[in-house]
Amino acid sequence: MSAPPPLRKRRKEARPSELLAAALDLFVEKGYAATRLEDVAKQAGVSKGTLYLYYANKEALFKAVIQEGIVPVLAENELIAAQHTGSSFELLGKLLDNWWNKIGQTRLAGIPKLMVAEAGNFPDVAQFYYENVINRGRALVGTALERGMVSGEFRRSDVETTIDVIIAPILMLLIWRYSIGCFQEHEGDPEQYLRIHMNLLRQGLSKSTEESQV
Amino acid sequence: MSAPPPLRKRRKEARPSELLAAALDLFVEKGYAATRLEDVAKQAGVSKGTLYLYYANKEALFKAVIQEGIVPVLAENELIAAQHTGSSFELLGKLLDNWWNKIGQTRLAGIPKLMVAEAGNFPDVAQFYYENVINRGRALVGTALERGMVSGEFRRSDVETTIDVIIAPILMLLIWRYSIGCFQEHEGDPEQYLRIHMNLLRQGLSKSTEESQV
Amino acid sequence: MSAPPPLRKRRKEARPSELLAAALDLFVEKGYAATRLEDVAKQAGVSKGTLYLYYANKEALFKAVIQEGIVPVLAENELIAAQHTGSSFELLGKLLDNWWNKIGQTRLAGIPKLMVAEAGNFPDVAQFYYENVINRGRALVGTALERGMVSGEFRRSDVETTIDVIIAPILMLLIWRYSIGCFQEHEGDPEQYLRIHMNLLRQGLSKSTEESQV
Amino acid sequence: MSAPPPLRKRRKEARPSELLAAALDLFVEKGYAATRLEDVAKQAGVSKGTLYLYYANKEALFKAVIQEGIVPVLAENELIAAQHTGSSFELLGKLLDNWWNKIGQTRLAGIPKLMVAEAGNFPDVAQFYYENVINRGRALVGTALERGMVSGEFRRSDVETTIDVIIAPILMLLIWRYSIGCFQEHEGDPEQYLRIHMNLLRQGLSKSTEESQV
DNA sequence: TATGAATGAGTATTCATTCAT
DNA sequence: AATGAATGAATACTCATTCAT
Repeated sequence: MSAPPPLRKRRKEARPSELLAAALDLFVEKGYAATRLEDVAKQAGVSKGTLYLYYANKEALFKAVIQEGIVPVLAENELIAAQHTGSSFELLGKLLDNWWNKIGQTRLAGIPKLMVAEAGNFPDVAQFYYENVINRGRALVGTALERGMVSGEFRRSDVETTIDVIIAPILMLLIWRYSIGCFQEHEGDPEQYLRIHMNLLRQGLSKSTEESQV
Repeated sequence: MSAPPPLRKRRKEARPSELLAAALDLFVEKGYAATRLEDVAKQAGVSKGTLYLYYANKEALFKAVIQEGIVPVLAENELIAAQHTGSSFELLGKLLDNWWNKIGQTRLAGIPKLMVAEAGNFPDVAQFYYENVINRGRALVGTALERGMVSGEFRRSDVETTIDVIIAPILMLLIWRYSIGCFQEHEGDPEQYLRIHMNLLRQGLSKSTEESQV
Repeated sequence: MSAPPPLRKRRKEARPSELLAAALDLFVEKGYAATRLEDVAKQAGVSKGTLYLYYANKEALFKAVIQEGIVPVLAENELIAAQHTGSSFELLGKLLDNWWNKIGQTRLAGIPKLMVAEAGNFPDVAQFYYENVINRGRALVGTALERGMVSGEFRRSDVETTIDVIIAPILMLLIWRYSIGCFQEHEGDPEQYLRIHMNLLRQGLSKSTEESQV
Repeated sequence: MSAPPPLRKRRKEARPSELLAAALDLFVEKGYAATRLEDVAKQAGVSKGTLYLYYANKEALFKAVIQEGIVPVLAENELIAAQHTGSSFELLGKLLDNWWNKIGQTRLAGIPKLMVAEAGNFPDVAQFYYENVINRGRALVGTALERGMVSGEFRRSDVETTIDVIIAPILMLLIWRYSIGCFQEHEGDPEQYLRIHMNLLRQGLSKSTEESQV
């Protein structure tokens, strides 16, 4: 209904996210310490000084990159889980699909590698990330697992550890892509990777052929 | 019977590995760029200058850390695979056990995280690591998978991608431990983690309940 | 009429020459290796970092010192030579006068000593200096000599070598001043030195009393 | 008459001069600051530590290089001057010949360039050199000049300054050879250079065509 | 004597941060 | 708000010097 704001103002309001996008790219590519703020500014199309108008210092920029990168995907997924009717395995599939579309295919996919690389240098950010991303994600998977075990769809196993085993290939997909994956010869197909992961899980979690388990 | 070599010489021979151990620790903890060579030297119990007697510069030290960290585990595992009789799944288990004992429980366990974090800054080292470690590891798993598919023990699926899915939780175990894992509340039990991973695989890979697959 | 440029910009434009002047002074006084960039910066009234805004590194600064030190005196002298009418000896005198006023009495007088001291460490700069300064200076003297020999004003001798013999005391005057000359007791009078040199040449080059020559 | 001393001892006694020769070469080539003692030791065929058995530190080595480089040429030349009968110009020629044979053609020829380059950093060495080499050389030339002026062979001029003008091309010959001379195209012939210098002096100093002089 | 491993003070260089414009 | 010139703390690297062998 209203006319779009003048370009000048639009750009001003867009600055923070342009800076965050540039910073995320470079932090992921080079690591925190090896990223020069001058390069971040240049990639965002502003001068070095301007960056400091929006972020107090390099560390604040880093924290913002992580914190702003936590988009409402988790909330969406929590809603999906709450509203789900159907098998627990189908729920796992839905959650993965949404995650793949909203995170895995966007620039945010670089955050896990960044977080892995810098956790040791930013304990508080790691803590924050763990509590607000990892833990919520783990809870989602955990709920689906418990639901499936109760219903008899999944065989029983230690839930906390199984969560980690299930999540690992998903995280690894992204971490790989932004690190060693650049140097492997065979072109990986992420969607096939996720499909095979789910196939293994479908059969691996199911109760039908259960034997003595941990 | 013969007199021990003079102290000076004994130390000189021990220096490189002492320095590499210290460097590995710090590189893993802080990342390459944030690690000060003076700290590496201090941790190895020598002065800054001494470090330069053994490694030409920081980059050379980094490369040595990676290259020297490639121990004969892979050769051992290749021998294990060659001599194995029994099911293919048992072979996977043997390989994992040996890897866990010779790598997973030692200081070398930090290398994957380090390599993930620095691959972008050291493409040639990443290439080297990929060819000499990742690829040989992948080949071992691939051989076991193919053997199992041929014998009818495993159901068919794209081997290359399945290798990645199988390896991911194993790599992730180490990467996790040296990064975000430090900040999670629940104490992880790596041996249980590996056991559950193998349980998922046993059932997930087996042909018995096969359905339509990729 | 127009407002003066803002202070920042004025200073920025003046920086390079201020830095070059300071660098020349210190390089001449202490030599290249013994000159600390921090001292250069301090003498120019800026900080260490500022120096690097204008020159990429110490070697680039050194090269700039030499290359910027090649003032248009040579061009002036080439013009003087081209327009000269009168005896060849008078031409030599004019050239020397101009050189003395434009080089010998300025800070640039330190360059020959610097170049002598550092030629071995900077072959490409020495080559540059040889081609752009020495050679053009030699050509000027050579032209005057040949003109004089043709006209019968000077006796014949090997021109190339005679050039060197004529130039040597002139270069030495400056080299001396910035090196051992500081430590001699008797106060040298450079103008008298040049006068005596010219007197020797007037009589020494002239044909009148020629004997058997080389 | 006596047998030569055993090789071992001969080498030990030769050490200091081998070290001085190596040091002189490198100091002349690279300058004092840029010369590494390790390279001096290597060129002399000993270890770094051994150098310190003979010279307390780098500065002491430098001073020894200069002081030991002052060979008895001056004493010889003083004797030549004292015993000379014949024209004053002939005396100048004899002195130059002896200097050329005993200094100009040996490794010691590098000392003037070295002294020029480092005078500013070693005032006391420069002072020493000035007093023990330059001044004695100047006195020799000065005596010959005064003798010639008194006898009427030379025209009158300020002796101190004329000494400098006469000596300059001789010093410059050596300085040139070890600096920019390496980069000039035309091959210089030092003996022709000295001959032309003497020819200029013979005619330039002589009284026959005297005019009004300074 | 002779060695060369070890040391650490010293310097070139980088880059996060400030601030006058 | 935006700029980019200026700063100086931080760190890689060198090399004179020491000293255990």
